[in-house]
Amino acid sequence: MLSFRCDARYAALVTGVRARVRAELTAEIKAIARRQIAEDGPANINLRAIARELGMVSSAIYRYFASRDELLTALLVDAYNDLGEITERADAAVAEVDPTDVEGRFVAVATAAYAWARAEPNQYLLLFGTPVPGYSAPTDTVAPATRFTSVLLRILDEAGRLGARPVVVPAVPPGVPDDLQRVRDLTATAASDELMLAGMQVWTALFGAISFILNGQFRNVIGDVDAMFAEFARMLARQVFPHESDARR
Amino acid sequence: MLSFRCDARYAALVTGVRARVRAELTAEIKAIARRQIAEDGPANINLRAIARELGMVSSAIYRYFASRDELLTALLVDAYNDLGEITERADAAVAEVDPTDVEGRFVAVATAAYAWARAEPNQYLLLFGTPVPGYSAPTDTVAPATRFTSVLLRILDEAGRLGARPVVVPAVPPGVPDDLQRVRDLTATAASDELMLAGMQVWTALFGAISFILNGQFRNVIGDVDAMFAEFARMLARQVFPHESDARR
DNA sequence: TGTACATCAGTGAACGCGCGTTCACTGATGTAC
DNA sequence: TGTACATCAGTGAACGCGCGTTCACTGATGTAC
Repeated sequence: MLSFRCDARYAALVTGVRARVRAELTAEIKAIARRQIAEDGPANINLRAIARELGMVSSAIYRYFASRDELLTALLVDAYNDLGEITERADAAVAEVDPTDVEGRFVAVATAAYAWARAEPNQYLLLFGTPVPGYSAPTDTVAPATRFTSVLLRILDEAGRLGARPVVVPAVPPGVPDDLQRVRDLTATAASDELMLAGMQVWTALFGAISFILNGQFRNVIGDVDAMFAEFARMLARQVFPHESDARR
Repeated sequence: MLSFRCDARYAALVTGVRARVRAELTAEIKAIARRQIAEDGPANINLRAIARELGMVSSAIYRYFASRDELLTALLVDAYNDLGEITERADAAVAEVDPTDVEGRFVAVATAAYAWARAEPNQYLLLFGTPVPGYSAPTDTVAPATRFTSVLLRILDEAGRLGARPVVVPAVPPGVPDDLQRVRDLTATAASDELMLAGMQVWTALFGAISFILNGQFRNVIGDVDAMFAEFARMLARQVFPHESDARR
């Protein structure tokens, strides 16, 4: 199965054979679990089937993951990190050229998130689909989950610095400002309440669109959903980060 | 269990005892199934548990539903009809007073949909959550599914008649106009391409917000999610149906 | 009004299936001196 | 460089569990004459 230099001592010097085989098998288990999620949903990960596919006995899986839930957690963390990394990169690519191009940065991030969701619908639905009944994510997942949101918040932060105001200015409900302040403190950003609330609205809109498309709500209605999404992303960007010429309310 | 006049012949004259008991038990089965969905997700409807709870033997359920999938379908149809009816009524209540108050109508419909989703998260997620793996909805569900969408399309139709244009005017991608024309033909409405595309964007935004709130994505972030949603609904309405004073792009 | 027959709800046993997890074990791989 | 011991991966059997669905049946409810 593995084909590195077959001198155990030599390999051990590099990383340790066991460690390498272990890492590889762990990755393989996760890969099969991901495929299962794609086929039957996150609630139906099947440890015995994974073992079968790897040609091992079912109990052997427990050398790698202490339980089904622990495997699920590992998949969640991976997915959050993948999405985080991909969107961080998309943002950085635009920001490198012009950090003040907040519309461009938002569209780049939205497009990257969409592309990832289309390529890995199983991963996306693991994060943003209906939660798995009886499973509650441990705190290990909090940090990776924050990565993606931080990308958006940094764009909002920059927009605030540029004095942007959303096209439809939200009337911030009482109580909410305290919540927003907490978010600002945690993420070291400084966008206005109006901008943040509009940002959150657009954030939910973005994922609403992706989820609807992934769940097939547009089947038999819209043919080219990719083109539709691209236009949605542009509209959303304009709603929070209007051009100079736009009136506000 | 039932307590009507115990003269079978008399009851038969009213509706037929059997028919009435049957209707009642069918409803009870569905009610228990709905509760199961709320607890364990739509994939985990458990016929044996339903039978147990009703004090019957598991096979007796098959007198009422030919299979698990048929029960699921019945629940889907019910949920679509509930949402359809509730939003139709919300729209009618405003339209009765002033049919041209498209913003008011939209907000009323959005609020009604949200209230329903909060009261019956299980029903909502059955319709808009991750689809049940291995289950594909039969054509019986298409008609009830259309009711809610029709409500929105009628509002868009009225807005078109009033000459409304969305704040951020979408650039309709090639190919999409044909799709939109098909929708117009099917629903006997006449809104412009721009208005319909903006309407669809807002539609996905609406459900994105509801789903995020229901799935707890705002837990530990926003305290008063109801207030937040109310403001989101107002913003969305303004985005498609801007006031006279708003600039367009 | 009474009788004969048809319909239907619910029973109980069974089929075939597969799951997550535990446990005592064997044998190979790595480590310390 | 070689030996003794510790660590670890994988085995195989078992536990306890519950599911959806089928089928031949009993007995009660409804119907036609």
